[in-house]
Amino acid sequence: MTVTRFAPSPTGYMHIGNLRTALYSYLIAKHDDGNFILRIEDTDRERLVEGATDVIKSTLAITGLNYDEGPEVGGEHGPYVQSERKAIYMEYAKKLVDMGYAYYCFCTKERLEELHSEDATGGYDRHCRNLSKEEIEKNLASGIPFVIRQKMPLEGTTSYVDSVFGEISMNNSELQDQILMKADGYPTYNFAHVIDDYLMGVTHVVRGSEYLTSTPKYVLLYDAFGWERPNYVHLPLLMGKNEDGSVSKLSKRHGAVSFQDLVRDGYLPEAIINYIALLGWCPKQSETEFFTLDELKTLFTIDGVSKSPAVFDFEKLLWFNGEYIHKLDDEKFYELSKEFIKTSIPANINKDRMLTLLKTRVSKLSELDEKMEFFINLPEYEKELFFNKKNKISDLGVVKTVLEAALEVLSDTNSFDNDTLFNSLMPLSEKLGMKTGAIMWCVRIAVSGMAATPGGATEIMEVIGKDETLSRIGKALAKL
RNA sequence: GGCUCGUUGGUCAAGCGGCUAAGACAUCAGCCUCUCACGCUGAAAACAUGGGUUCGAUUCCCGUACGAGUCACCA
Repeated sequence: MTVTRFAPSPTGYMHIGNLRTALYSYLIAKHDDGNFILRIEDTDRERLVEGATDVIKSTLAITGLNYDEGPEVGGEHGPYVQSERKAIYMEYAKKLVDMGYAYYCFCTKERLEELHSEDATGGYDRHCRNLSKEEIEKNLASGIPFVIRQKMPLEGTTSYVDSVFGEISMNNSELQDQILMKADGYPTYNFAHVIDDYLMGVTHVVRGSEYLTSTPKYVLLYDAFGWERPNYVHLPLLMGKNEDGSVSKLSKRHGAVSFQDLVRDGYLPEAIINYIALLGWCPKQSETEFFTLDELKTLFTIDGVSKSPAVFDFEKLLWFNGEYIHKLDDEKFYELSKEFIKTSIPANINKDRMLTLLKTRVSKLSELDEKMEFFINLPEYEKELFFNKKNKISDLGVVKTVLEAALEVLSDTNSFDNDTLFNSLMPLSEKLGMKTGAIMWCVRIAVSGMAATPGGATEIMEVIGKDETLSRIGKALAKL
């Protein structure tokens, strides 16, 4: 059975690149009806962030990436939080020492700092690699702090086959004797994830390509234990565009790059998922780019994953988001809008009608407030706004005639719905010898105070109601 | 700097030895229209570079350039 895992460290927010890793990992498992595991990697005790795990869980819940095993939900391979598995790692580390694949190191941090500053490329000098048994016993007995390091082969090469990048081969001389167990008794990522992936039966290790070159070290660990190596699926990095046109790993300086940021900015989770699914992966053949999570499950295959890094394009995400919003049914849209509308809406406003007009004209929910403002407060505008080339309006006298006629008609109109309004204004066209478009243009400007509006004149009037309509036309007339 | 990986239009990308090199976003133009948006139609726009291999390279191999990642008691 295919088993994958998403193994974030609780840093307090869900980077969009992490979310994509989670997505792909989930899809690989679910494509095969496999298991998806959530594991929290909190071995760095100094960087723990309060409540960070909740952010991870809620993000997965909102996006529908439900895990079969993990903290709270349980499973047969628990616990799923690394800090709760502490004893396990030491046990395996000691086993490695006994087998000769790892060793105790008593070097002080100060000594290591010196090593690094003198020769940045040298790395650890393997000072403790060959300590005598007696010396080790002595140090241990006297309570000198220690770490456990992996004993890398000095010669030869180590290679593995990545499902995306193919064969990766490294000279063993390039591999550092990396630390497996830290002085505080916690394992490093380098060790913990290997042990856990094995113990949890993970068949596909899915992660960002920054691990491509350190994987030989992990592979060596599997080999040392005599465990079968998992499939490695390294994903191309997500990049952000810098102001000078260059690109670099997507980070905060590129804008809102956490899932929460995007949601707060009015992006829909479905749109985000849909967009990032396509960043670095492409379906075999498809006429559309729109996919639900369920569709992705059946479509997703590893051979569709790209090798080259992908630039995160906010423009396209925005487009996707707009498409998702436009397709929302009205009820759902009203519901979602609530959180984003900060302005209080006066009683005269037909809120539902207004939101319906807005629905197809926003690309993200956070645009709502600004776009609805003119319904509530008539903006300041110059009378020149009435001029319009296409409708041949260059004479304010004409505008005045139109508005006076409109005012008269509208005063007698009692049902302020779109159709009625349109039908009562229509006859003015013939009466004044003008095109409908020209009549509507004048009314629309008067009633909105804006050159471009969501909805036409009659739709706007329907939203703001009779009193406000008459008042706005009155104000326009006063301007002329 | 060493090592590893990558390179098709501005961006995401299809292509897996022979094609007028798809499609999407963005851009521009036109249509539709009660302005805008939506929608529709169309346009412009790409195989980093030099060598091979081959009857034939975007596709395979090597070099170069450029870009990225990695070299922690962080993950």
